[in-house]
Amino acid sequence: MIAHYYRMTDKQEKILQAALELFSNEGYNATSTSKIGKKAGVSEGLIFRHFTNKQGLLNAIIKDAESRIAAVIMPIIVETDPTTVLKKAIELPFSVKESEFDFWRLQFKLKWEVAYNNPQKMQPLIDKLTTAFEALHYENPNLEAVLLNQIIESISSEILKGNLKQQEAYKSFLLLKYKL
Amino acid sequence: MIAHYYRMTDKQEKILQAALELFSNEGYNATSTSKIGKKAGVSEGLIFRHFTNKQGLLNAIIKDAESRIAAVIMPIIVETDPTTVLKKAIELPFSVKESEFDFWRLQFKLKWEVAYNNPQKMQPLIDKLTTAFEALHYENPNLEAVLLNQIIESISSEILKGNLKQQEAYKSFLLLKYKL
DNA sequence: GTTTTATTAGTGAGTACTTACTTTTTTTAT
DNA sequence: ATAAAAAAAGTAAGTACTCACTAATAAAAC
Repeated sequence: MIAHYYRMTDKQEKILQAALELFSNEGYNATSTSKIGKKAGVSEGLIFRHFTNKQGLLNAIIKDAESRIAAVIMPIIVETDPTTVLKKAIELPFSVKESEFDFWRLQFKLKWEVAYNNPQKMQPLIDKLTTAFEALHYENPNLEAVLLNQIIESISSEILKGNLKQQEAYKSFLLLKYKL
Repeated sequence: MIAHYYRMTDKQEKILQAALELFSNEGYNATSTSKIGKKAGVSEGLIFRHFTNKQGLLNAIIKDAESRIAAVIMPIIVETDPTTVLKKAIELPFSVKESEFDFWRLQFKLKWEVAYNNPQKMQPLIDKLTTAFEALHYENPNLEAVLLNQIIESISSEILKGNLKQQEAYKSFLLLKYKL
């Protein structure tokens, strides 16, 4: 499901939902607008009435993504205790709901598929992690933050691709490594 | 440049090279066979004579990739000293030559673009890392190996996308973290 | 509070063009 | 002269997108 600022009609939502599923599973370039129309149960032309062109449809999804990512990161940003910051950050990828897999998988796909100027949506998280590592007197807080962010992202992508076995063990292992 | 077991004509090599560059930069689905033909300076039809279909062209590239990946991993596999194993593994992503970026970028792209049954090309490396961590008496050698492999892969992808600043500092930081 | 008028939502066939792939013709090597 | 390699020409299905039009909804006028 996709949240929006202005009111959307049923069919607009159906289009966005169908596009999200298809883009996420087949890829942006491999998904034709006619396929989206069919999946949404809507005439192909309506896609263009509402979203101008195929890229516009993708933009609508991306715009929504920004607020969703911000929402997920927020509980970490507002946390004041540094160990809790790290704990919450590590737990992040393990807490993604399966019903949202399509959405998140698309985010990772887009990093490679389109020249997707993704200028550090995760930067606020990295900054927060840096501060936390500083507070805990790590020797190189910034590089620690970059590393942990990378670990979080790669765990996420493994989970989304269904490749990560023994998730619980891995989570405990990481928490232990950071003494949490 | 692409190495092969059986003899290839000039034009076959040109086709493979052009396909590699285009697939790597634009993506598989976004690259048409006519574009490949033009870039290779060859008629489009010749692609089909030599590689059957577009997928066959990709398969040729993938097959070559397997031996290239094996070749890169080999020096680590044959290493006997566990600390040197870890050291070489960490240094791996930082030693990729820019002339080979297209090749490696395609590997990462394919993981997301096509349903690319990539059943653990890195498994031999993970196994070797596990053995090394065992020898060094780490508490959880297997999870350590999985983690380090993830770190290596995500560093590689950041470098290939041109996103990793301060590479030297990051490398030292990692070596230090593993006491190497 | 109806009726008129404008606005928006939605359709489905049609546009020019591109796609992966095939067939036919020409060039090159032996 | 024959066979392989390459180019050129061709095809049918698919592509993103437009167009003329209708159905539903909201705003304005009486």
